[in-house]
Amino acid sequence: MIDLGNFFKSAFTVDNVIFGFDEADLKVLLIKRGEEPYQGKWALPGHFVYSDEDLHSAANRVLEELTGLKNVYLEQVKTFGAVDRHPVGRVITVAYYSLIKIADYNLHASSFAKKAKWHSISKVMDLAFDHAEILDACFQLLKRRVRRRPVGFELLPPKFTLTELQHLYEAILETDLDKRNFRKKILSMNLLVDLNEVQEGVAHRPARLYKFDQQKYQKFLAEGYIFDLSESKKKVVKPRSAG
Amino acid sequence: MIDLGNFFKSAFTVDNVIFGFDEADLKVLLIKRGEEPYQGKWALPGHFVYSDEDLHSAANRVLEELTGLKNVYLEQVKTFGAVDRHPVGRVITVAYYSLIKIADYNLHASSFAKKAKWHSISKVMDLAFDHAEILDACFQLLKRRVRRRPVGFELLPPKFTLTELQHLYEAILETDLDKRNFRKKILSMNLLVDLNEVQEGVAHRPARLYKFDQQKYQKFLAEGYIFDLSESKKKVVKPRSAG
DNA sequence: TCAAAAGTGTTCTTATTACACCCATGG
DNA sequence: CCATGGGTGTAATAAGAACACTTTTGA
Repeated sequence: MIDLGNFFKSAFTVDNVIFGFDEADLKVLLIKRGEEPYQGKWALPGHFVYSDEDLHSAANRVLEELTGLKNVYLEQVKTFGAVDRHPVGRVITVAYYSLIKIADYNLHASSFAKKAKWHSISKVMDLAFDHAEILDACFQLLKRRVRRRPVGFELLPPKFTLTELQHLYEAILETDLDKRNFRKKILSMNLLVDLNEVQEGVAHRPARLYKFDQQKYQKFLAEGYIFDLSESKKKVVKPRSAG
Repeated sequence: MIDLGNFFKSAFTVDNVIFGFDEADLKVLLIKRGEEPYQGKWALPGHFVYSDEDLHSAANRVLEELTGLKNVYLEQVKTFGAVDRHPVGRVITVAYYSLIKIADYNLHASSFAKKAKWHSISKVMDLAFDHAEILDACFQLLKRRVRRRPVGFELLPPKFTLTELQHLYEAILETDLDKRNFRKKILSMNLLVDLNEVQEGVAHRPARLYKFDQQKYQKFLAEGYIFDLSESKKKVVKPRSAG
């Protein structure tokens, strides 16, 4: 039997990739570190997990302290445990991502938040620790999720236009979508409610506003329905027989 | 600034769901615990992670000590960190699953292995710790993976028949597949090599043997090809418009 | 009247499903 | 010659992809 005591010398943290969407751009909330290690670098919001706290609660705590938001979409992604990933000791981190409506984000929820800033996902670079790798893993998972589950709506205001929704998908999937096919498909799912309202004060034909019908989705789910929004399998190179 | 020392009092383990396939049955390798806690219960093979060892290495170590196998398909699934999940202290565990060819499994690779036994996935019950939950998460992931990546072949001997392959998919997906459609689809991917050999000693028309062409798959992958074997979306209840 | 984005259908192509009989072997 | 599983094709349906013009508003 091994001496268990030797093993109880490590720590674990949660790191949270908080996604937001604004003006056709997918964004992530980062914090400028005020202390060593990696002082002055941008980092994912994260924290040690308390001894009486489970992982999901810790991720929620980090999220709430930073944004003031509770009951937000939050999902575990992957755990990173390279031996030397943290200079202070053996620290593994459990990565989560969350999806928030960027307008709900309250900048002054805490002092912690004063160093926070939204960054366009495409322009993020040079993060502290292994956070670039963590961000990448979370972004890849988001890309997969958004096709098979209706999580995109978590990033939009309660009322949105179809074009906004399409731009959201385009930002996440990093591709262009065909307007007519996109609308045909999303409307055929019968998960959007036409609010019979239109945009106001826009310098063009105002778009109709929709909301996502969460209740109806839950009902469909229970009946075995699978959300699937899979346009653009990119250039699927069809394998050909070859010697 | 918080006192970091308080956090460096926990431990982490890896637990490995080792899948095998035999006689149309998906199996998982479990160990009968010889000591407390949970003495006498079946558990997933797992171990504490050493201080100089990353998570993937630890999972590989557990796998090799138990089976004697190296370079096996291994993927991280999820981390479980309920506060009271381990009676000895705060221990979070990182779950992995691996896929092995059951014939390669060497029962006497270590003393550790003497208490190991293959269990049909459908008959597993009453595991130690939160291992039932872990097993379930890994099985769910395997179901998803097997549709979108050619990982099933990791569970089959190098030469296999199309019926064996179909039975593997049926066991993992827990569904029946249409023989002609399955063959049409898998062969149209051009990822199988017809070895021009047949079964011997079977009391029926002998089946042709195939192997998976890993090299060709890597080439196709690089060209943007996406493996997709998605027959049976079950009864997809098509949502209908409703008040 | 111009600019800007909203909104709308059809055709073509490809993928998926459903389905039944003959074949090769060992016993 | 029987039992067992191997092996094969076609027709109907559904889903996906490509594509261009008219409408409504504010400035």
